[in-house]
Amino acid sequence: MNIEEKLSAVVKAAVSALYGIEADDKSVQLSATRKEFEGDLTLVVFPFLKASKKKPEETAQEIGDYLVANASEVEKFNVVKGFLNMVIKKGHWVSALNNILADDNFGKKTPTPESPLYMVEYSSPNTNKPLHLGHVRNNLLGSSLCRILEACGLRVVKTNIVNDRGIHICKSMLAWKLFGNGETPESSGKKGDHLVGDYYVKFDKEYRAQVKELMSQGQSEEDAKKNAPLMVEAQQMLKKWEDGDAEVRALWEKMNNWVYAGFDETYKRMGVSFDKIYYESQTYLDGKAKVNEGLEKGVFYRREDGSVWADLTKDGLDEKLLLRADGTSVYMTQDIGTAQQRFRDYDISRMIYVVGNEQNYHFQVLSILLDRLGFKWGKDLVHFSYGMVELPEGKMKSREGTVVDADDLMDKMVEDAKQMSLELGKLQDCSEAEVDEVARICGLGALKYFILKVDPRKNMMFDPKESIDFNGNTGPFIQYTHARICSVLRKAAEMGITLPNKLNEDLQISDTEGMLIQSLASYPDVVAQAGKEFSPALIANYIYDLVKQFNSFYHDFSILKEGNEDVRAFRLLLSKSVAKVVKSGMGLLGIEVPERM
RNA sequence: GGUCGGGUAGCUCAGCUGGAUAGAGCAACAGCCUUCUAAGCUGUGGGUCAAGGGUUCGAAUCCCUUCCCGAUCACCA
Repeated sequence: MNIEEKLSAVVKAAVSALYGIEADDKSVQLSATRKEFEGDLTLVVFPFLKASKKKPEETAQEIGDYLVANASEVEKFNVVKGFLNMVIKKGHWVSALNNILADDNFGKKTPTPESPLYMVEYSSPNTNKPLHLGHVRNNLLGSSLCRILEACGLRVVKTNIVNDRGIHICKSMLAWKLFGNGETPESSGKKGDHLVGDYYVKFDKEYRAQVKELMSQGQSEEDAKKNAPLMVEAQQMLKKWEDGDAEVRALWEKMNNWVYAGFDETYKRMGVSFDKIYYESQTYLDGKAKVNEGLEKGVFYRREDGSVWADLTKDGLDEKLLLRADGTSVYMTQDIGTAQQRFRDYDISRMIYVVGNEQNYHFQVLSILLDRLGFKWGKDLVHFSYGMVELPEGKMKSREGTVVDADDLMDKMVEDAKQMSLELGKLQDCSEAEVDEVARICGLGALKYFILKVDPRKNMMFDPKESIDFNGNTGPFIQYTHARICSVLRKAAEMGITLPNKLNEDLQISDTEGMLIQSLASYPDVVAQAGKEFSPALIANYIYDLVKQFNSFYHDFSILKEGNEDVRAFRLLLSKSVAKVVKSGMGLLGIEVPERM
């Protein structure tokens, strides 16, 4: 039980004894005291004024007296208006630090075989182009969310649905066939996903030229788009694919494999992975079957042209197409099939889709459709809807070449980190491999932190012209603090200082140190909150605050030069605990921390 | 037009289950390295929390109206 919970109980006892009311959790508002006032924890007494029928100051005074008499942790208190500021005994903070030191898994819970199973879908790329910054946000949020949920004691299956079929892939295939001259990743030295993406762009370029040409011959834009030879041929290719044409299937497999090899590299570098990957080429048939089943049961209806629809007007939505007139499936159909397979494969208690907020409507519809098809978990699916990454000129658009490529961005970040490191010259006695490793950790750390510190639900801005910072509220700032602590601990070891496992609670510590421990002690609550709200940003902002606080302490207090050995040992263990929490929290964000930089 | 988001310092973002004088970083300016890593620390300036109304002892936070921005309502995924 932490100090807030303990004191909360005593406050309830206090108002019960003093004013004869049973206070609920909501009315007991305890929070960290603002730094301009004396104290560690503050109780807001306004909610009790009705019962006390006394002035705020008087009420606070009475509750304060009760707390000092009945809560051993409370040393004294002061009252400012309706705020009761409690000073907690220093011994309590030392004891709290002892608890943190003793717990190797501090802040995290361990899932058991009985824990609920959460399946988290994220990444979900198309196989016609490389990953860009938008995918990066998705991947980082998804993988971090999985780590956080596990730290909250849940079992997690990380999954990915690869959209490996459809007209967009056929476009790349066709362009490669027509203009590729047999180019391969080996022959060109290009990463497979980039190579395939190049042909997707090539298709679009040639296609637009054809549309323009047809329009100059007098066709309407709509007709021209439909009749352009390239589009006609791509559609024929899609049809051949569905019919199982051997040649088309072979090309499809070849090019998809190029893409997968490229994705694997990018995923590995980002530090994301999956327990189970689904492919739409293997789920869309199940989806079609399920839709046809729904059609027979009268859940859906067929129009004159043969297409199949769901009527959602009773739910306040529109009508939704599920099968085209030619019987081919759409996105929604595939998602139904995928969902079915997943629940067949795993005993899922909750399904979470990490997908951008542009698809809010899609998931609203999916939830209803699954429910109507008789899947009892349909209603409870969670769409973890995150905001878009915007550029100064607006949304990223593949065709307009305004995308920020994931691989390029990571390269740039690592390069910048190396440059910075060389300029500062702190790693002069390291091998080149070590220098590169630090640059990798810091560069990726800067990128990941930059993205994860923002509230997932909000759109965020990225300006490619301005490089991501390494100072201030950034990943490297936090990593730097960790490296410094490691450095101090290394020096302590060199000096032959041995650290006790447990500190004497009579030790006199400063307010600064007490407050630092108070921050450390709140880490488990932050992790729980992040899991509840699906927000890695809460962890990022917490670590930043913690680190800022530590840096201030580090500046104002000596550690190794402290004359009193007990105090020196305390400060070393305090620093060590900060490093431990920083490493743990950054770990939940998928960010590594270096031991020197 | 319907639905759903969002608008906080010059810029990027916290704060939003109502609590004290709205916070950080970047940018600007001024200090701090013979002392544990200056990717750091300290300070200054910078705000009509989009606007108006309401609820409340108390509103950036909750409710209503208006304005602005975005997403979506595809036989794309």
